[in-house]
Amino acid sequence: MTTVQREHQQGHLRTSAGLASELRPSVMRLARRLRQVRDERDELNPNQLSVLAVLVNHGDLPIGELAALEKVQPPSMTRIVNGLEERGLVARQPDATDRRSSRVHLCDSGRQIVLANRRRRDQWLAIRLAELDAAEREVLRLCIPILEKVNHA
Amino acid sequence: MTTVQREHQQGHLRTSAGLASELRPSVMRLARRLRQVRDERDELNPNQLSVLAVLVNHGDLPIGELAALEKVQPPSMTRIVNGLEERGLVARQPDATDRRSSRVHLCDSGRQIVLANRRRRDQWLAIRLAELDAAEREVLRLCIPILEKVNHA
DNA sequence: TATTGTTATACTCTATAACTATA
DNA sequence: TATAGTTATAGAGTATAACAATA
Repeated sequence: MTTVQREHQQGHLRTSAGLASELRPSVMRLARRLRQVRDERDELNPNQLSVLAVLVNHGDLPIGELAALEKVQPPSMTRIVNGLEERGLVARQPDATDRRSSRVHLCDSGRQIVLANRRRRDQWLAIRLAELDAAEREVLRLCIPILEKVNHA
Repeated sequence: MTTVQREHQQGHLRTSAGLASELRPSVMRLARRLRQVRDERDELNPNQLSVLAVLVNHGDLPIGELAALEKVQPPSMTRIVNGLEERGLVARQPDATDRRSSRVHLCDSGRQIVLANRRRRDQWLAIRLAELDAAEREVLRLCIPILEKVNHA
């Protein structure tokens, strides 16, 4: 690497470091406030809601994969899924090829809870975005694909 | 409100709603990944780390106010603070004017843990920002004050 | 009498270990 | 013999209730 290239690289990193330390708290604070927006009537704990969201995003999954994705042990996931099943939000479906296993199927009532919470958060955010001017919203619109690029890096 | 004004308003809301539903997942996903970046050596649970961060942001506070900010009951905060005090990360300081109360003082070792975690997250993000081009970083730079406006709305 | 914080106790949630059923 | 999942049990962590000290 040449001196010019190294200085260019260092300049990049310096710029990125400064940007990161300003962007991080703004993003985390907004996410924290969005996370607080949820329906308190559905008496589900954060783990149960998170499992429902995973099923919406990934489709039906066996207990073991759910446990791995949620970073809990299988016995804990058994308990979480039991709670969701008792409420009729998911249903265990026997695996056709392996009778030890069963897939956790997301029922429509479970899906509706996730979608309703997302709508609630979107509405909360939309109200605040409506207070901005068009140019500010345009900047936010531009940053979405960039954030996605960062997310998938 | 005139028909034109109503349509203008609805147009605004429609625009903001669409933007919100795209921006929300991007922001929440990035925040989730940032939250996962932490030092596993410090054997503190999320609540303990959160209390340290509150003390960094708000300064020393009495147990009751900490409990209210963290949305836990006072006995739970007593327990959390006991754990932090045993590790020398905070210290109870008697209140000069009210001898029932004491302020939870953030020790330097406690502050360093919070700052170290922030540095870690900033570095993680900076590496990903460095992979963007200058124009993309400029967009993100522009969006910071807008996000702050949303956060303070 | 009201308030701040702690102690006592019960409940919830999670993990580890042991077990069942199937591969 | 190995694997998916459940049951049994113990360990954190939180909440409610009762209490102590002070205002």
